[in-house]
Amino acid sequence: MTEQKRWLDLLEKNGGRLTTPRKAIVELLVNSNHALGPIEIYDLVRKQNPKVGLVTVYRTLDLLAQLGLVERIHLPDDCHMILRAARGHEHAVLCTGCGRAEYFPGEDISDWIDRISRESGFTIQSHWLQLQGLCEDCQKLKEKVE
Amino acid sequence: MTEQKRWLDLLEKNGGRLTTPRKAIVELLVNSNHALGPIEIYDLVRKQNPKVGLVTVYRTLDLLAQLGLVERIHLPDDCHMILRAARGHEHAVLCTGCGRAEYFPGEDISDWIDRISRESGFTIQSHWLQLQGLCEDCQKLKEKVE
DNA sequence: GTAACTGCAAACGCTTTGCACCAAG
DNA sequence: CTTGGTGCAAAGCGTTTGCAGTTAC
Repeated sequence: MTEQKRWLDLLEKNGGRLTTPRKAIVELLVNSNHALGPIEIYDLVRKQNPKVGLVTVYRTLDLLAQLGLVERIHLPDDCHMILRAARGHEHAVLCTGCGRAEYFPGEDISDWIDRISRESGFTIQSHWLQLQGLCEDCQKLKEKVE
Repeated sequence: MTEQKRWLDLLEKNGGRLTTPRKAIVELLVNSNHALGPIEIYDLVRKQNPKVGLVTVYRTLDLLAQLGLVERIHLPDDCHMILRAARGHEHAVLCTGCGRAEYFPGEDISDWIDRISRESGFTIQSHWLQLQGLCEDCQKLKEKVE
């Protein structure tokens, strides 16, 4: 079963209808390796389906986030970027130049979290570990400009 | 030298004037252990100085962020929360109940970052490591409600 | 005195809501 | 056929900008 089919099945199982806009947005996001903003998603989807409205993009993104298929990523300047969700204990590496995203298996930091929890008295619910940098393409681009 | 004096000196050295609104905002933030939003800061400052405008709060926060005295923190729902900046290699633990923030000395994850950098081809510029949970007070509050 | 800073009001851009129409099942 | 989904327009909200008046130095 392709990942795309998994998304559509999950959507249908949760009482959703497989409409044209939804299928188009899923197709765009399921194999994307870029963090995209709502407007970017809107523009990209409209290249194939010019009728799709921005509101539907927002509503579909909410839906996909609720199903855990998509994550809201924060960058220093852009909040609310959308990226296919991590599977298991992956952590994101994001390109500050072009938004390109890669996931990497996460180091086990549970010992450290236990220590912090003990020392601070906090009950830890979740953690964010995210790296920012430049992907190979944006490094080359930068060298050319300089 | 108090931390507050250090902030005001740094502000002055960079060509800024020590105005009433700026001093009030610095006084509020320098020893706060809560992540605060702009409107919260505005409300708190106005309790002592009712004349201060929201625009000045925004502009002062920009200034303090540029000087590295303050950091913009992201939470799952609230972006652009303001917190006194980490000193050295600290990482934040944030309470999802009340916004309370603590800093903890960061584990050395440079080996791991090197590995990711090699494997992905990314040049890593920075990383975010942030824990979310409930502080002791909010845990007690939660127990009472349940 | 003069340049930096302030506060107000208006502009702005992203996101959400209300509602009549449409299409998936 | 039914009801969930859509697109449009308008409202909402946080943030930024323009500008005349004010204050620090």
